[in-house]
Amino acid sequence: MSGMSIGEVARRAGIAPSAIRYYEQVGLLPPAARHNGRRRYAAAILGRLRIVQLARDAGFTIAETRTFLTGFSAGTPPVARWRALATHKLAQIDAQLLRFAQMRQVLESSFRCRCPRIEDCEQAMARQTPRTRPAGSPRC
Amino acid sequence: MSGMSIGEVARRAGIAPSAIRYYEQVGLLPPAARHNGRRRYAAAILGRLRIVQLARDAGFTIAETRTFLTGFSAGTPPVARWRALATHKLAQIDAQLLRFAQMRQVLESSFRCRCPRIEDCEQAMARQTPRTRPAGSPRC
DNA sequence: CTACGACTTAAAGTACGCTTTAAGTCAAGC
DNA sequence: GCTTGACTTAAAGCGTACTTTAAGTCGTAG
Repeated sequence: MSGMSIGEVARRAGIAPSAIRYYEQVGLLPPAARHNGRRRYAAAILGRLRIVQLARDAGFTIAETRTFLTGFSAGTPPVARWRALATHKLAQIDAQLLRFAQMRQVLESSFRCRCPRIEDCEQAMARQTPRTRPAGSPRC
Repeated sequence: MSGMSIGEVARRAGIAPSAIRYYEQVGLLPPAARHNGRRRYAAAILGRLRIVQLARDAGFTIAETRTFLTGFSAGTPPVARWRALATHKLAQIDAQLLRFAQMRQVLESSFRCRCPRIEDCEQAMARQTPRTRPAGSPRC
């Protein structure tokens, strides 16, 4: 019998079988062909699962990932809708990249400063609050 | 009466009063002083809330944020533990930055490619799977 | 024939981060 | 005195993304 079982796919992709069934249920994966009631997968499923996992790790919701994936199906009409989503997501990703970089700064500066409370630490707050600082007694 | 009510803090910080009570409940904020049973806050709460929100937006869990914040309280002994957490989190943040950048690439390349299914798209997968590609017929 | 392991389904359970609800308290304005 | 609005509490509810459970099916090994 050709194709992989759900267990084999799960092992190769490094995710739980239950997650694969869940993805099928919510439409992230097309309903798998059944042989004697059991799911059988072609190798292409692995690429699809990699995209699903990347999207998840990048903070996409299931609904967003579904739109993203079905936007690629060759006969889907509302490609414009998909493009809008992608554009929107790009902006979100850029915002998120910024926030992560900020938190990175906060963490790094926390290694250097001697402020008793982080909310007084100018170094940590510098990129966050571009207003005039109260000029207290920071020990950064 | 000095200090702000929970409603005022919420309005200024741009978060719901219920969230502030929740933060106090789970230890992200110290128990606020009560006047006639109502919480009263000094201006410092706003800085603390900014940190809490930044941490949340950067993907920190409540537990991590609590460790992060209490690690700053001057008198807490296990600064080493806190340093370990921060180092660990920095690595996580760098990994996350990478994933976001990857998803950004996938999205951007999706605007250009003509692949019917994204898992066949070399452009999209290039940074993900550094192995030899099957050399199909990509239209990127 | 039977036992085993891997699979199937639907439904319930879980963790996180809050929000909502219910029932009550308090100070101020009429 | 009474109403109003903002507050208090504990407890329940919610959305997301799965996992776990229960009860059953299937193919192979012994």
